[in-house]
Amino acid sequence: MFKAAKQSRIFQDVVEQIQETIIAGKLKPGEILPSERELKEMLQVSRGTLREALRVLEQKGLIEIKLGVGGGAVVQDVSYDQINESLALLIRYQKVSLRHLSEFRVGVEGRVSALAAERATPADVFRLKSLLEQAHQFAEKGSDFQKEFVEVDKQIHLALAEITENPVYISLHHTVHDNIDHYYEAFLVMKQREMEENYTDLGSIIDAVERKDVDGARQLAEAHVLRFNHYMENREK
Amino acid sequence: MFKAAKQSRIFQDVVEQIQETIIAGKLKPGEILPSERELKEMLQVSRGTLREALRVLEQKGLIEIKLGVGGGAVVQDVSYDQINESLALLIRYQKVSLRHLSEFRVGVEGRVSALAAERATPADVFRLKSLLEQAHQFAEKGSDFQKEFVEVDKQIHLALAEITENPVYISLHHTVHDNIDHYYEAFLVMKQREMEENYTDLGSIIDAVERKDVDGARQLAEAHVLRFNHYMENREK
DNA sequence: TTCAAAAGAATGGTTAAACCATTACAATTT
DNA sequence: AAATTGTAATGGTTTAACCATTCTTTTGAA
Repeated sequence: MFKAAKQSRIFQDVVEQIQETIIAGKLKPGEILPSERELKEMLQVSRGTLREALRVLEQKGLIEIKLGVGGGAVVQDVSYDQINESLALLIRYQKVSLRHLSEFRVGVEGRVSALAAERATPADVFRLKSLLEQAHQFAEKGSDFQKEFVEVDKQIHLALAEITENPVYISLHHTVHDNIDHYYEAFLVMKQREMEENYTDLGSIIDAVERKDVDGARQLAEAHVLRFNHYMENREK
Repeated sequence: MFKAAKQSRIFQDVVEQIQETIIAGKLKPGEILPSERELKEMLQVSRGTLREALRVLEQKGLIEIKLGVGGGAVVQDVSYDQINESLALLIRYQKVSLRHLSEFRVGVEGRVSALAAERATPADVFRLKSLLEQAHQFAEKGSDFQKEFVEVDKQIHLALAEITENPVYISLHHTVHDNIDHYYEAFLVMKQREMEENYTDLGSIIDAVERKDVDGARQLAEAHVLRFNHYMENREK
């Protein structure tokens, strides 16, 4: 009927108090918590216990601890960093492979492009086209500029995610790429022809977005990411 | 040219040593680490420093600490729990709203159903149909059984995710629902007619999966989740 | 003989005081 | 004015002791 009233873990209570204060907005990003010696007095706990609580909050990404005079626990803005780290752990545990993540990316990019086609304003299309022009230039310069080309490719996908105005997709873009780029850098090799193929892909997607062709944007984006994945798989052999 | 040699944080070194040991598989889920007093000798650190390291590992979800004789740090299997917690934090920070999450779910369920249509074996279809039959029975019994109906609905979506054999989708199913069900329980009210509509939806999706109608499965699943979302939005007013 | 209660032991949880290492800032010297 | 040095505040670490929880063993009464 009832569950244990208290795990007799004082530091958890401290974690919750500080976390709630931060989430309630009483402590804003950039602000500094009182020093450990002050906090332990305020909370009536020992310094060791307080430090365990701060360690947990740091791990959650809610604070960052700086050394020296004027240092202390600085409140952080929430970000996707923690989700990234958790996902990276899953990958390192080999519960998730590159193939799984790439396949997931196909679906996400397809959906993002479809939503972008629904919602893009003329200003959004303009921004996409100027990124596309950059991609064009790197593609023309050949495989010495592969790194730059891939970077612009990434920015275009991020721009599409931003057009959806859904933070889930924006965070996810960062999360997926933080965990997938490592492989790209190690294994991906594109010749000029492949870069130009990709440039054409991107142009078609952006065209579809401009025409508000929801279904076309989705299919083109899926095919584009699939092609990217195939480059990778061929290089892994 | 060089980066700081050491962040002078001994506990981080301890965290890494233990984490690597776990990830390398030298410590398997269920096994218990040596006691704090033994570990501090092995690692040549103080107990306080060791405890800060254990706190971090606990927060990462790699260990769980049990009290009393025979207690200690039990190695955990990795799970989506940490990702869930990070996402829940983003939601509490109001960086992500229910609307954002629901919209994301539309895309995910669509893609999952499409992949399931590609990959479902006859055994998979059989399992889906038996879950569907359960849904049918709860739908017939009326709104007293809404909770049970929603539960079966959830199991069907999970089954579809499992058919993809992609752990990203399986984890994501749990992550999304852990963060969305709370709203369902608070705001979702379905009359018998709405339950039957949903039952019909689910039947159509499973039909499409059986026919390997990839595009149909996607569209039906998207529409199904959208309808679910609309029930919610209407109740929030 | 059985079994419940009590004692014992091992473990994590907490406290306290002291010292070290890093850093920002002020004071001093060049 | 610039460079150096000193100072103080902050987090990082150590140590030793005690408390609280939980499993195991022993004890003692029915």
